[in-house]
Amino acid sequence: MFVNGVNIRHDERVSARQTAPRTRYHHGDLRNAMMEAGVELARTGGPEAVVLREVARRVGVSATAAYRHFSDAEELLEEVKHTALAELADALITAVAAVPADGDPPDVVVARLRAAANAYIDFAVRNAGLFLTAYCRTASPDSKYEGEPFADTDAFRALSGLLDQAVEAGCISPEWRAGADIASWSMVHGFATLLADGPVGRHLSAEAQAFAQERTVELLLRGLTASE
Amino acid sequence: MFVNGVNIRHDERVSARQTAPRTRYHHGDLRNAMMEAGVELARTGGPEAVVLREVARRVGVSATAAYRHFSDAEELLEEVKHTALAELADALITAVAAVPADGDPPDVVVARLRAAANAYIDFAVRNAGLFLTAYCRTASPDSKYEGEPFADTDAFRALSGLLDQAVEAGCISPEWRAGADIASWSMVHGFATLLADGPVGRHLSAEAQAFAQERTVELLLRGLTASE
DNA sequence: TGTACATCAGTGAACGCGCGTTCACTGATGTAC
DNA sequence: TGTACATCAGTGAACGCGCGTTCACTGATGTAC
Repeated sequence: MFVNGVNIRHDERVSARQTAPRTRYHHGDLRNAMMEAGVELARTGGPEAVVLREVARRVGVSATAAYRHFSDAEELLEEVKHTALAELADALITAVAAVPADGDPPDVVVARLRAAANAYIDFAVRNAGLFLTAYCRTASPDSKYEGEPFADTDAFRALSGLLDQAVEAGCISPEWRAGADIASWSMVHGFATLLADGPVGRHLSAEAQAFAQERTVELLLRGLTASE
Repeated sequence: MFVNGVNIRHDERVSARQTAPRTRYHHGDLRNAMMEAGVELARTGGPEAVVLREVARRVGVSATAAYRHFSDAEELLEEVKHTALAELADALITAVAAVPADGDPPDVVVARLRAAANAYIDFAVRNAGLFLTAYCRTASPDSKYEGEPFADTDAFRALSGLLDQAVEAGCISPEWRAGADIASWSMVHGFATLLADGPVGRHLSAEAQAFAQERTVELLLRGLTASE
């Protein structure tokens, strides 16, 4: 099948879910279009599904066109990864914001932590590939994101803020605040990983997964708020 | 360079660290030799480094020879993955066994849990690629390991046993025993992942990593043994 | 307002790469007699 | 003990694959005059 002189196979057009076949020779927004296609590939297939040629095919453009907007395939993957991290952070922040703020401060902050933990895990389950992409190794030392410490990401900042609130509210003793961020992150990240791409997700029933999730989150909260 | 009619490039022979160039036409133990080479490739390079042709090169054999011992490349990777899981379990069990058994039962069992957690994390740091390989997706539905639930792996059984001991010793209340295994696993697995292949390992100093590790493990133990 | 032209954003053919896998083969081994 | 021969465990040339990337190119755009 030919559209505007561009050879597009039928099944690819269908899977592409592109809004409309391109009508102009110049795409107009090719960089964003490729980013979106890359993100969709990553969402289900993980980082190794973000293949420059496939992205171009989905957008209905020659593979070479990508080089007008990305220096190479690695840069495309890095941008997709960045988007994945941003989506994850969004999910987290939205979930926290949805928790009613009225009530005892300690109760509120614990509810917020619980919401954040569950949002993180839910995101990983619902967007397994994208979650993996968010943490994939890209290994280009001259990336514009290189050297950006994780502490500067929105998700980690949100978690840190929550833990600070917990200290203020008296839920966490101040001497346990240090390291509590990475420890909390580890717990939800580990469970999310085991679920999204690991043996737990492969071998446990949905109900068993839900129970394990609840127990994991509660264990974390118990550890954080343990009195003694 | 030719050895026994087999073309072997110099740098490959060096990197291969094979004990001695093969002298006989028949290798004698090719399957094991390929497994070992695969494991070494995985140890630093992760699952995608386990490449059939490279394994053959390292052993000093033609790529085709592999098909006398493995049905295909996937089977080789699966065997390597299985070995990786076994090594991880070994590290865990050895560390637990090294904990002195005399003393108050509750203290002993907590020390054992701490040792297991640290062994898991240490293994992941020291053998990052192998750790990733242990949990890589292999996705062959007709694998001989398919359907083997993680609950049957040595590492998980060791952890479960430890948690049972903890309940017996009164460290964990019985109603919190269910799910504590996956929750504990999640925590160490998450930290190990963030360290071995993630942002924590890439952006934190060694001292900061050690502190984070200690805090993570203690948070887990606090959660498990929380009184209320 | 019309036109020349520089610039920008695409094209598609082609390349080299390393991979997994197949094929027909051959050298080594061990067993039956 | 010696020999014929089936079987086993290797060889290496070759194939097709999809990938990232390069190259010389061309169509579209917009700006200067």
